[in-house]
Amino acid sequence: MIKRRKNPVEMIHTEPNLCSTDLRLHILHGVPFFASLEHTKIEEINQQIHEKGFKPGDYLYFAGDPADSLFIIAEGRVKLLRHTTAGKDVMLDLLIPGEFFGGLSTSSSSTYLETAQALTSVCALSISREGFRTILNQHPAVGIQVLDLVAARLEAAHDTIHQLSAQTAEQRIAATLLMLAAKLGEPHEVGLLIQTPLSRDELAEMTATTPETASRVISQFQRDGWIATGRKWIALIRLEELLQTAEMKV
Amino acid sequence: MIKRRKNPVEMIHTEPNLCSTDLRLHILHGVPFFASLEHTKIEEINQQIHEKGFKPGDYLYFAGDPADSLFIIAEGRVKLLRHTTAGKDVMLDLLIPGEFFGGLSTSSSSTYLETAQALTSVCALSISREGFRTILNQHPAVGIQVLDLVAARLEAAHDTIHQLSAQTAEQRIAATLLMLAAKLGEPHEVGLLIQTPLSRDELAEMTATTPETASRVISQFQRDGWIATGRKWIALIRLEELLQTAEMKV
DNA sequence: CGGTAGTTTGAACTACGTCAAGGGTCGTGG
DNA sequence: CCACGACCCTTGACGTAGTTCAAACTACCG
Repeated sequence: MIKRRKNPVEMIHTEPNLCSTDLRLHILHGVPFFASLEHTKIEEINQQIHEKGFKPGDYLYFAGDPADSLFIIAEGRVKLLRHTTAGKDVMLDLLIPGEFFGGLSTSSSSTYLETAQALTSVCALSISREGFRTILNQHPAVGIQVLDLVAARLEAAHDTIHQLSAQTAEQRIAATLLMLAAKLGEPHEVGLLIQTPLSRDELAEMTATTPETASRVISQFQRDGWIATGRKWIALIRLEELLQTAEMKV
Repeated sequence: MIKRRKNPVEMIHTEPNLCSTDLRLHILHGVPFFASLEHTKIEEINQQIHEKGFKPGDYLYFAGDPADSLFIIAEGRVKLLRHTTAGKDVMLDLLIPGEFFGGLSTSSSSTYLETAQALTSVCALSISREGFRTILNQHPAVGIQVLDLVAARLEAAHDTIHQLSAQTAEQRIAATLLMLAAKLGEPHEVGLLIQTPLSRDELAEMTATTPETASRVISQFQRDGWIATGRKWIALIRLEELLQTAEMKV
């Protein structure tokens, strides 16, 4: 059996007041939907933006809070989730720097429908709903970019629904690992490392199963030599086999 | 036991070439995201629109086809679905007049990711992706409307994921019936009638279960006097109890 | 080096899927 | 208008993937 190793996931250390103006501008330029704007315009937008740091496990907001801000991640990982009466959470998305979330539309609900929680130290930029609306009104190209991004997320959500409807826990877990690797994967001596802390519990929240079942499947994958894993980390080794397992339609 | 009745769902008879110019303009005015435009502008847009009729069971397009058009329903019901290798379909949405679907964004996949099938006779309006892009560029307000609608669908998809992850088949079916009634419900002597033909098979496709399980749950609801049902129709009687059943979160 | 949080594994249980047979409803054609 | 056939729905019996409960084990942190 493969010997377990120390956690290779790189820690993200974000001090409370890290986001320097330079970093903020850098992030804003990098954000897909502001990319089309001129530098001066972005500096103007920068004036409307607030920043805030969070520690791992901190909640950025809870479902039901008044949805007055749109967030953009500058650094760290954030998960979007819903709570269940039974206390079991459902993870809907895992976001990385450059991605946005929170109060997007004016017309829809005035409270957040999901909870946002930091998985690592996080630096988040935020802008008021109204401020964001103003930008959308002044820059149609930004609106189209945002539309495309939201449409892509809708497709991803439909993928998930499809998986939950038609696939086994093993298939969903394999598919989720591949998806995570595509988004967060970093080459590493132990394999293609999923660069975020991720417990069996959280993997279960993503795949609509229990921590026990996630553990059993992960253990089997490890026994097969398809992955390397440890406490809160997973690295993929045999992508081909995982794909084969997940496949029967993503 | 409640005696079963003849199908009270009103047939939609759409002749191949039904969409008169008047009806088209009427629909276009009614469509939420064109509502903000002036009449002359809508007539201009009307020039770019093609119409097509479909019979029940017809496919408007298949997943994998080149996604060159955006559709708007003028009349009828359309279901969006994905196919499974096992031949079991997964229904992702059920659309009514005024709703749009198809090739929405330019940046995302150039082929349709879902299949669209007519549940009834359907009259659909279509516009090319490029044509729609042009409208978006010229009318920022339209883009924002569309963004809000897509964001609302994303929320709905997240609701579904939540349900599939955390609820029993009975709860999901109760929730789905209530959702359908909110969208398609019409007061009727037999109860709040879900105004579309819907088989146990299709209900199963919507709730990630099998026709047999859907039938068992529906039969139980009927025995309890919560609904009235028959071949391809369902009417709700005791909303309160259904809500109670579904509840434990959406 | 001890404690906490995360992980693994086993054994019993259950909601649901599968397979199969029978019955009701509707449309069509005589 | 009736009768036949196709399609849809129902119900039962059985199998199983996955949950639940519980206990032991291990990585990591202070």
